[in-house]
This record gives sequence, C-alpha cells and structure tokens, in this order.
Amino acid sequence: MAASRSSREPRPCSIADALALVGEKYSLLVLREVCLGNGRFDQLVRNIGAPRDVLATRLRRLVDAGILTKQAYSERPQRFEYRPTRAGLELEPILMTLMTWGDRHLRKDTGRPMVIEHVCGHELLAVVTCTACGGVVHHEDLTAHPQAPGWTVTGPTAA
Amino acid sequence: MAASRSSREPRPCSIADALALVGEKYSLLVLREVCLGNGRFDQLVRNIGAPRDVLATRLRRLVDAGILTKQAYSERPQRFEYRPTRAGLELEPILMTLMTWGDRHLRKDTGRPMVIEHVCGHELLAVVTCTACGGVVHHEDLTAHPQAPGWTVTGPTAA
DNA sequence: CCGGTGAGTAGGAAATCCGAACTCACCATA
DNA sequence: TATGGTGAGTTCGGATTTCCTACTCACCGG
Repeated sequence: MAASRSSREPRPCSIADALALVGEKYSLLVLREVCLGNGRFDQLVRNIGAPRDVLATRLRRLVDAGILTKQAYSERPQRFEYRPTRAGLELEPILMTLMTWGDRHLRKDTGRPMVIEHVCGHELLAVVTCTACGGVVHHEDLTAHPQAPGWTVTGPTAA
Repeated sequence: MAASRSSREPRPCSIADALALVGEKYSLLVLREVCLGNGRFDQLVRNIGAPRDVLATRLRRLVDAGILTKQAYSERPQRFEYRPTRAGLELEPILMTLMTWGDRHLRKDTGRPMVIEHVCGHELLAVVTCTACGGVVHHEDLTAHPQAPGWTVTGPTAA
C-alpha cells in the first residue's frame, strides 16, 4: 500500500498518451479527411460514416488538443472548416504507415482504393527511419531504456 | 439512387481497414507490450491496465488477424505467451511514430518515460520516409490519387 | 414564402466497457 | 494430503459510450 504503483494504474507512456488523443474511434479518419482537404462537417459525416454527434465530440477534442483548427470560410452564413495544425500534420505519417501496412496485408487481391504519390514521382511506400542515422528501423535494431518507474522489459528489445 | 454509395457506407480505405484491426482501445498497447517481450496475460493486464475480458477479446482478434501468435512456453502447466508475427512487427513503426509525437507534443516538460535507442547509438527519433527516394515525407510533397469510387479530394493534396 | 444546405443538438435503444469474483489446472510445501 | 499460490482466462451485473433518427437554427436562392 505504501508504494505508488499499487495495481490498476497503467504505466506512463507517450504512446498511451498520444492514443488517448487520437486513438478513439474515427479520430484518425477525421485526420485523414482533413489532411485531404475535406474539412467540412457534412463531408466528414459522409466520408467517414460516423454519427454526427460522435463526430462533433471528436472534433471538439481534436481542436482542444491542438491537432485541428476550426476556421470560418464564410461569415453570414457562418460556415466552418477544420484543418490540421502543424501538430496534426505531424501525425500524417501514421496514416501513411497504416495505409502502407493495410495495402500490404489486407489487400493482397483487391486493388488499393487510393494511391498517394510522393513528390519524387513514385507511389509513396512509407517506412520509418531513424533521424540520427537515416537507416530504416527494424525491430532487432531497437533497445528499450525505461526512464520512469513501472517499466519492465523482458524480451529481446530489453536494454 | 442508381449509384452504389447511397449514404451510410464509409469509403473504402486501407487506413480504415487497418484501424478496424488495431484501432480498438488497448490494441496498440498490447502490441507495445508484446514488442517489448511482455507477452503473458497477467503482464499485459498489469502493464496496460485493461480489464481482463476486454484484453482476452483483443488478443483473440489480434491472433485471428495474424498480428500476434499465441505460443505455449510451458506444457503442463499450460502457459502461453503472445508474440508479434512479422505483420505485427511491421506495425511497430506506428508505435515509434506515436511515441516520438507524444514525446514532442505532450511532454514539453515532464521527461520521457521511456527512451528507445537505435542500433546506430542514438536515441530513436522516428520519421517517415519514402521508399523510392529516401526523402522525409512532408504533407506538401504528397498527392492523392483516388482509385476507387467514393473518393473526393478537395484540398492541397488533391491530384 | 419555400425548399435546401450546413452545422450541429436531443433522446432513447443498442453495444461496449468495467471491476470484481469465479473457475480450472497445475505446482510447491508442509 | 490439505493449503496456498500462479497463470490464464470466463462470467456477471451495472456503468458508460455509441449509434441512429429526428429535430433545431441560421441562412441563402428563387
């Protein structure tokens, strides 16, 4: 009872914190649409297929979190458009990675519903690399170093 | 009325499909633990803080999807351990990206709870690059090319 | 004035989630 | 051989969220 980590607190983690913001149902799909430029409420409803009230809740949360902004594109009648902030755009790579993964593993046969082209002229196949050395990141190349209490790492990634 | 996309069907999308598998609450945290080598049921319960039944459901789904495998590490008493498959490991970059993002945007002050070191000797800061040219991916460098019906792209990313 | 559009709210039914307790098989030890 | 402990779940009712449909409210165009 004295210790801080009794039982039911999950461990501190930036992944969990990030997911608390963008891990709810539809949140990343909102970001997808907004990054594509489809930032109006009814577009979002149609394209995502989310209930309007859930969408309204998500949008509020994402704006509060600084991931989206709500900008008026017309006064009288007031009409709004959601756009990604810089922080929101920094989440776009997650979408690209999910798409690359989904294309590879869930669409062996059916064609891709969407292709993203990179400025270099080729279809974008996203990979994650290390900023320091530029190398592609593989699981075996990683070592975990817990900084906060509550962490244990038992596997091959252990420090 | 003739068209296929009446109203309430969301559009076909690999991002949505991928999220249908790993976008549920706790799923990516399960992957985090499993990638760290903490693949036993009670470890997962403790480290993630999820209810046991929800966790059991998630694990079944992830195994069915081919993202995890359930391996016995001891017969008599039967004891199991979940491990990432190759497809599961290919999702790890998403975790790294989320962590990098979370560290940057949600922990301006509080220190990182965990540092991942790359084999190159530096802390891993994940970025997404294009397989074709190796360049870091920025929003402005992308162009969307819808392949399936139901897609509209109005913004700066439009083809 | 009348219908249509954009951006939501309201309200009850349906699905999920939660926490704690329970099971079941096995081992350890006394 | 009883006693307790661990791992891996399952079961249970109740609390929360989601879902869906319908409604509002402001405005515009004809």
